[in-house]
Amino acid sequence: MPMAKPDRQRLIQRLLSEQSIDSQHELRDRLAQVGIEVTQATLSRDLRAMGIVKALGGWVLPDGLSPVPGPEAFENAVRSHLLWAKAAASLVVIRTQPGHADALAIEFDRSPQDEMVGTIA
Amino acid sequence: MPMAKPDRQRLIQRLLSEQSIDSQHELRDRLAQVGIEVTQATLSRDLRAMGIVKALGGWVLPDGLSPVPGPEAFENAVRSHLLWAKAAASLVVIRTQPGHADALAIEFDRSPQDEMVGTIA
DNA sequence: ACCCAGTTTGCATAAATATCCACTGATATG
DNA sequence: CATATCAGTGGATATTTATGCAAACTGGGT
Repeated sequence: MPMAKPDRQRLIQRLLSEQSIDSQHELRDRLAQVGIEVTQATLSRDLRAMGIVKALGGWVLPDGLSPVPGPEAFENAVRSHLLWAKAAASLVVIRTQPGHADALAIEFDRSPQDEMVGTIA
Repeated sequence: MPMAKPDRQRLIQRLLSEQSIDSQHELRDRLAQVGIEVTQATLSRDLRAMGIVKALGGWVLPDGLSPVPGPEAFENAVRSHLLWAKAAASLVVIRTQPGHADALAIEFDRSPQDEMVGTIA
């Protein structure tokens, strides 16, 4: 059973972006449902390593260093974070749920869109 | 001693934006140094009420509802959060320390600059 | 195969944060 | 004045997250 950690962290990232999980214990349970069994201690370390942080009651990815994005991640991220968007001149202003802006910005940065130059926070 | 709470929360906001504080206990001590004595329980409630959240080892203001901005707040925010900025076409891309993007964006939103249309996260 | 160094993990526990409940003081209302 | 209500708080405690340490595993190198 070689190197389960990267897989686990990928999965953690997906789970967090898809559903609302509000404790490491709960995350542990969800992972167990998919056959991955680790302790809360390990999750604490994983989350720290991934730069993930608890906010408001959910979890967010604060920086751009998350491992293995996957191509569909962008779609998911937009669907789960975006509240509304509005075009103004050459800019598009986007509002998200509080604390989710970073997570979404990361996806934008990771998946450069057509004419997009960059993101501002 | 009427209504100490708003004052306390104002002060908390200032302290957090000025220095690195990494536990509610430490915050409690700092407040005590200035003569404001409350328990950790109260700080937990204050921080939640202000929408402040722990990240990486510091604390950030995730949404725009913080009380009593003050006009000089923008300057402070920029100085404490901004890493570098770069102009591209009609956009300005700004990088901050991880997790600090929201806090800075709030200040931008609160203090509309010259030709600025809005912020994207 | 053996040993070594480094990594990853779990267990136990510490540290940090959130919450339950009761109390206080302020304001309202009879 | 007497009492009711309510926001705000602290003390005690529950819940959640982090960590010290030792054991298990990994990939060399010999």
